[in-house]
Amino acid sequence: MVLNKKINYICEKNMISHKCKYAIRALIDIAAQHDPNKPVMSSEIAARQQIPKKFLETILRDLRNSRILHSRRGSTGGYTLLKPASEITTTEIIRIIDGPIALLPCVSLNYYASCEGCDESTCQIKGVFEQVRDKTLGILNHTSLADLRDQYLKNTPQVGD
Amino acid sequence: MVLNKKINYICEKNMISHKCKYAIRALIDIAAQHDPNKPVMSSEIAARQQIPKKFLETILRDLRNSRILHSRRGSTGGYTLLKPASEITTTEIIRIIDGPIALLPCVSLNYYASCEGCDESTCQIKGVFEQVRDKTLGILNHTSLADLRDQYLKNTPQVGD
DNA sequence: TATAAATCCTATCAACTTAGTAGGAATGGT
DNA sequence: ACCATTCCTACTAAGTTGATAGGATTTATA
Repeated sequence: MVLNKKINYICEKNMISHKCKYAIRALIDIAAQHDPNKPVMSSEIAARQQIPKKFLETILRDLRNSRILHSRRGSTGGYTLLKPASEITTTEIIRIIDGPIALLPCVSLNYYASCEGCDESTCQIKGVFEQVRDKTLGILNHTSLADLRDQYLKNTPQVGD
Repeated sequence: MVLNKKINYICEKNMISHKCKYAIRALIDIAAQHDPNKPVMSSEIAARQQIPKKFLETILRDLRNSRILHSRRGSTGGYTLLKPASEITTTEIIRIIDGPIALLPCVSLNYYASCEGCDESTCQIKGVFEQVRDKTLGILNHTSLADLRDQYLKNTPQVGD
């Protein structure tokens, strides 16, 4: 990346968004809850995971609208997983929050679009990006929220209650 | 990706930029030239590859500043590769134009930054994105400009001269 | 039934990035 | 001298990101 203006600039281009990282961390936090029936409040998640509270609310709403989470209002409200953590893939989360996994529109499975100005039947660069997509999906599809949670619990021992 | 405003929106988030696609196509065009000593003019590339001329100029300049291309001014001017096409990797091109390959700052080899709000030593999501990075680099490092050019020449037969 | 606490919703915002364009200066061959 | 080319700085409109503001709605409980 050619930086002609700033130096020591933190470049996060093409990376997953902060929002997406927050979403993954929030879901891990919920999945790490002992009792799967006890809803987790957004304020708890915000405090534990260091996520801006108001921003987190919009993220949790997206995840609820996409049928990953269930929510309950009121004083005993909060969020619970709508399906087992082992059935929620990293792919799914990224697709909901950030969108495409592929690096080119014309090789995207869920967000396909033709690359204008390029004849797809003779496209020179399609092949290599199809390979990248397949390898990436291979990993992300096989990494479930349960896997991420187990990693989390291994590294940060929970206090008993 | 949660779209609450627009529908049928073409989402290219996290994908490589148009600029990067233009850069790759321009380099393939130059690499496909019969005589490696005859410079290729930006106007030719722009016409053949359907790239906005002025925009292409800034891209070629970036590639020259990054020592991928050599340029010559004047009426017989143009651009030539500074090293063999087989020694220019897709990784290199993407890094110059778009920057990082990795999906998380904390697993980037060339654009490392710590993810604020996340303890890296106990990070839950680092592992999976390290795997994605390695698989992606495995493919992009082994796909040279020569490979892309050969694909191009196979699909679009050149007129003899 | 009031109240406190939680989710839910719409709107707004500053900073930044993207995909260019404008206008011309510098250079080199004829 | 002329012309074609690269080279350079600056500018712009549109979109995205990472939030925050302010309150409406819902639910358990005193």
